[in-house]
Amino acid sequence: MSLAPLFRPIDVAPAYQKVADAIEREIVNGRIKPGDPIGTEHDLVRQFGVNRSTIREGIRVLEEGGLISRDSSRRLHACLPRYSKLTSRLSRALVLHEVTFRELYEASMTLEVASIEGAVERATEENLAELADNLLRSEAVVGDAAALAECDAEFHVLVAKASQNRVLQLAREPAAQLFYPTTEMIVTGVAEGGPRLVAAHRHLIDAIRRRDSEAGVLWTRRHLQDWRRGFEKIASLDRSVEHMYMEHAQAARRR
Amino acid sequence: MSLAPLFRPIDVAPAYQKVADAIEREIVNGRIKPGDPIGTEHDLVRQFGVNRSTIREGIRVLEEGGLISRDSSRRLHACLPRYSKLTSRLSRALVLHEVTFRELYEASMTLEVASIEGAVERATEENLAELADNLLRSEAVVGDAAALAECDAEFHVLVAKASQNRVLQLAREPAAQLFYPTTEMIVTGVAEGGPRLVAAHRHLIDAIRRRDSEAGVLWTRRHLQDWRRGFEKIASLDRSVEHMYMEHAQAARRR
DNA sequence: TTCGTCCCTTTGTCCGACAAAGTTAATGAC
DNA sequence: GTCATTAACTTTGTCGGACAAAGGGACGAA
Repeated sequence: MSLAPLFRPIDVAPAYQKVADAIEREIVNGRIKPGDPIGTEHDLVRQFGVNRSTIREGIRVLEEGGLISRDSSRRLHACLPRYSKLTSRLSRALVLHEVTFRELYEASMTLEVASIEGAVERATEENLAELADNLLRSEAVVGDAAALAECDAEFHVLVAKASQNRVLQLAREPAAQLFYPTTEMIVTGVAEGGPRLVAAHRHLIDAIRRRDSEAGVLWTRRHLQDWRRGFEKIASLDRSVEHMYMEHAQAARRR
Repeated sequence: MSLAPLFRPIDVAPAYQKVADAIEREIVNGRIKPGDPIGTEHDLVRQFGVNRSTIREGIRVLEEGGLISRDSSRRLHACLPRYSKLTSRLSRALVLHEVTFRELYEASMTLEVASIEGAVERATEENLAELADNLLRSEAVVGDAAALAECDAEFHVLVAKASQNRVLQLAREPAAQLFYPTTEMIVTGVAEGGPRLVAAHRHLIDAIRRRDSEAGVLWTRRHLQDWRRGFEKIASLDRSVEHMYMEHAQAARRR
């Protein structure tokens, strides 16, 4: 028979990890608020009683997690993790897991429909203004595939924002980051692509303004189906997301 | 007038960042495959021609991003980023952004319904076996709130897995990580909670087996509404997610 | 073969150092 | 007194070297 568990496993995390955990705890607990300065590396050396190299390794961990960052003068301060930074990690993971466009399409269909429903229900005047502004800019660049694709991506971010649901905003982001880069290829390849895209956006804004949920859902579906039809002219939906999208995401992250 | 752009901005990233980027590129490009060993720190010192401290900072960045990890003997190797590790970062972000339970509830409603629809359509026998096994274990611990809550969380992970859609699996995870810890409180507080939860799971498995999408969606809705009713007996849906959940997530991450 | 021992490698941590860039304070001009 | 300039100090990024602890491998003994 086995002995009764007298001892709990002891915590033997390396020092840099303990440093990172300690700072993380303070931030998550709210004792350090977003924007608050963390000390200099030398301060932390004194407080934790470990070497500066060790502190620096801990800092890298937190920095990568988006919990702290350095301002223009490279001083450390806590910050609210930006979704886009975190979700680019997830997009990368999806690429490495070789997910297919079919998976992206299906998930996006769900997430974008949910976004528009939320937006129809709760969009503010400010949200509508942002969307209208985006539409104007889209119409101006309807001939430029790259610029239009960027506008399209922003449009859907704005719709999600208008849903006032940050969980949804965050959940749709990894898929969107992989999904929308293809838009450029499609708009380039399909003659009617650009105008149809802008028309769909117009109908979506209209639906939000009229609080017409059915129309919103309908046009979101059509919009995505347009994407799908365009994509299938180029490649199979069952192809896995390619590494080229990763490069796109990398460039975006650095921006 | 301004001069024509003769020069592109030069890349002045710190060395540790360049090291991390270089290794990341190789992994994402597929030249280093998951499981492949990265060299020792000393190897990397030689290859990159920088100091070991610099290499180590770069390694911390990649490690935190889930792209590389150390095996039992602490040697470095590339790996497929685990969703759960990455999404715990997102959960943390949601806590810091002080999202409300209403947002979690609404998003989860969408995501779990999509999961069950996928599962009904595409679940394999193996998926069903896993779900059945989970149900058995749930029934065995129906009186133990903590154990039951854990089973519930696993159940929904398995449903998402059965949908065969990894994008969906990933998208639902951050919300689920914050959502399901409350299950324990609810099962404890509401007398009928445990049995109702297990009954819902039974109906869901049944719906998947019979490929009955409507029943699946119906019972998912009921299941979530049960959660909501239980939760509202304890607190307002508009309360922001508390820091206590963060601690829960931290403990889980360390496991 | 299996076990234990010795040696080498690797990691985690420490110390001290320095150049570059930023910050602060003091200085001088108006 | 205000503003610009310079000098002194601080902080970061990087480097070199060092050492203890733990792991892995080779070697020989039972």
